[in-house]
Amino acid sequence: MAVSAVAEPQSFSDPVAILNRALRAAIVKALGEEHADIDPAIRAIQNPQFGDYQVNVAMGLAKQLPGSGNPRQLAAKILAAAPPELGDIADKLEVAGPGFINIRLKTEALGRFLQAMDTAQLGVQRETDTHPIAIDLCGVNVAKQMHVGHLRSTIIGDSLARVLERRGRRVLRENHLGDWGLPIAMVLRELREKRVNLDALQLDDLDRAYRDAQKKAENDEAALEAAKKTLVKLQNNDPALVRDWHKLIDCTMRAVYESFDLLSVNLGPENNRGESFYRDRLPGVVDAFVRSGIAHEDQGAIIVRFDDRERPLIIRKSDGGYLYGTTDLAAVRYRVQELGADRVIYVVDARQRDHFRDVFDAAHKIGWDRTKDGARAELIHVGFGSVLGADHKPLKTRSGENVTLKTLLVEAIARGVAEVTKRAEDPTAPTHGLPESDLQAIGKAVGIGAVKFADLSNDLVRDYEFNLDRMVAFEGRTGPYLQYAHARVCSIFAKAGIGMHGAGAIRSDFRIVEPAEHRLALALLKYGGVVADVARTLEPHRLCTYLYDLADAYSTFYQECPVLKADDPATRQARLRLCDLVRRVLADGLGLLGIDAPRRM
RNA sequence: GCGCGCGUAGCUCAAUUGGAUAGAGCAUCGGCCUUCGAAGCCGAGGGUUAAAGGUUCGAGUCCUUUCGCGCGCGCCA
Repeated sequence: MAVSAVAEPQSFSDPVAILNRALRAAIVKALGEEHADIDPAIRAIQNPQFGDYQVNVAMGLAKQLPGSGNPRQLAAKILAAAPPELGDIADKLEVAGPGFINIRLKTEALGRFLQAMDTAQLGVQRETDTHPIAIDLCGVNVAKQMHVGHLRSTIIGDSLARVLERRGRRVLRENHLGDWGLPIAMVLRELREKRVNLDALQLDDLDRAYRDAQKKAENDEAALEAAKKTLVKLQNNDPALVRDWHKLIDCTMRAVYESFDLLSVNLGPENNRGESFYRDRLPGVVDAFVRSGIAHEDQGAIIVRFDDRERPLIIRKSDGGYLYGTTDLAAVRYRVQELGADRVIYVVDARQRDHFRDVFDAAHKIGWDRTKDGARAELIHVGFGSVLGADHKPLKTRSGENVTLKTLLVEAIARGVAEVTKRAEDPTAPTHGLPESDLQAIGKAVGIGAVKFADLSNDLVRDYEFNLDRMVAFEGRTGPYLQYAHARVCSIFAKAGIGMHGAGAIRSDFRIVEPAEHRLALALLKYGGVVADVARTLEPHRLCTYLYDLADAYSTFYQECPVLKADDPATRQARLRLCDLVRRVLADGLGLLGIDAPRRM
């Protein structure tokens, strides 16, 4: 009872769901019960002159069913069998082209769909699965400060987490810190040798030590041996060394949390579960693999072989040490079998694709991709491309060093603040006269929004050029454009003297009349479907594309359809309600990207 | 050498996973501010989707080959 009360109105807010049901019924009636599983293949139409939605099923089906006639005849047959509810919502139904069924919705039906969507859920369906989803993100190395390489993992992972949470799933953000192993030992040894006071440790000291230690490890056998000895001491819990290790981590993580704050991501100390967490589980991993016969000794090392590739996965070195693959296997086991996750998502650089293939296949061989209650867990690598500089090579400073994340974010925020401040000087601007602290906060949202939207808005697998000038130009297809669209809606309500809560009290019916309103309504109704697509495909750029289309449709509407100055009070109320829905979808969608939507900018 | 990924307008990118005339932004050119915010709107030009073949009603998308770029390949993470 309670379930249907929640689920029913939501499903009625998505025209595709209703059309889908009607067309399935039509197919069964026209062709028989055995075709109940056929997907009618309903898609939004690109070219509005054809209508709003197209049904593509007839073309494929005509070939599979001998004697069903040509695709156009089959489409006509299906259409003739359509239940009356289809006629209730559509004012145009016709067969076109090679066998499309084109549908245009009645304006009253659009109003009813919008009415159904106008709840706190905004048409987003919630998943019922109660398993948590684990997302491996950020993955910062504690021996050095964050650079651009960590930007993508952090903001993509955070956005995916928000989308999945929005769909009703419990998400475990796992910051798999690089806090263990030889590199850490090398840096610790280097710091000790230089007698750096660890209580006053600065990031610059750390970066220098990291560089020096790496250089020595390459050239100096003795230094490498010393580092290995340091590692053994650390692994044996040498008290003084463990204390230093904690100081090192504190130093880096303080800066990491500052970057999280600048980035406005939902991450903090509670998300830390680094490599060191798994250190006591590594022998058990190797033991399990050897005992099950999946791994064997080879040239002194323990390896897992696969039938379809030369490359083995090494899980223990010939000197008895473990590798990151071992840690990753321990983490899979922990996340699936102890945390109970039925989806483990690794938001990690695409260059690690081969590595994750090996790890996932090994985990599957030994059965660690099954939760305790028997559910099959999906192990997914969401690989993303590199961040490149203007020369299309990995981004570096002029002196050839990695660009630090903080430098980059501070610069983006400064640009955002400068832009907001400049515009606030105009006496007619809604931001005119705002206190300095407000302008700072808005500028931060704009600058960070620009960086995030630029990162999230293209296909993840591609490398992309980090061009701050282009990102914060704030013209065209950018984060600030979306924020601006949102702020303009807010401005209408401010001018009307209606607060954000007052907007919810508008109970006038939706009235879709003008073409711009029609287009805007269709865009709004797609929201729930797009969020579902992103949850399934783990591709945030689909949401970016959608939000831009929505803002674009709104801008046209804004230009062509006066709201406060509408011809009659009924139109004014109906348009106000449409504006309210646009505002909430924009704010909600931007929120899923981790982008703030200020009321003024 | 083997494997993986990518190649779309001058530039940066989309294309609802095989659907109708391949779409946006930037840049260029032309219109629109005494009416709700011009970070905006409306319009124009710009394409052999790297190349060739194949699959079918239909291919940027799938298959084969070639070219170009990037990345990864037993004891780092």
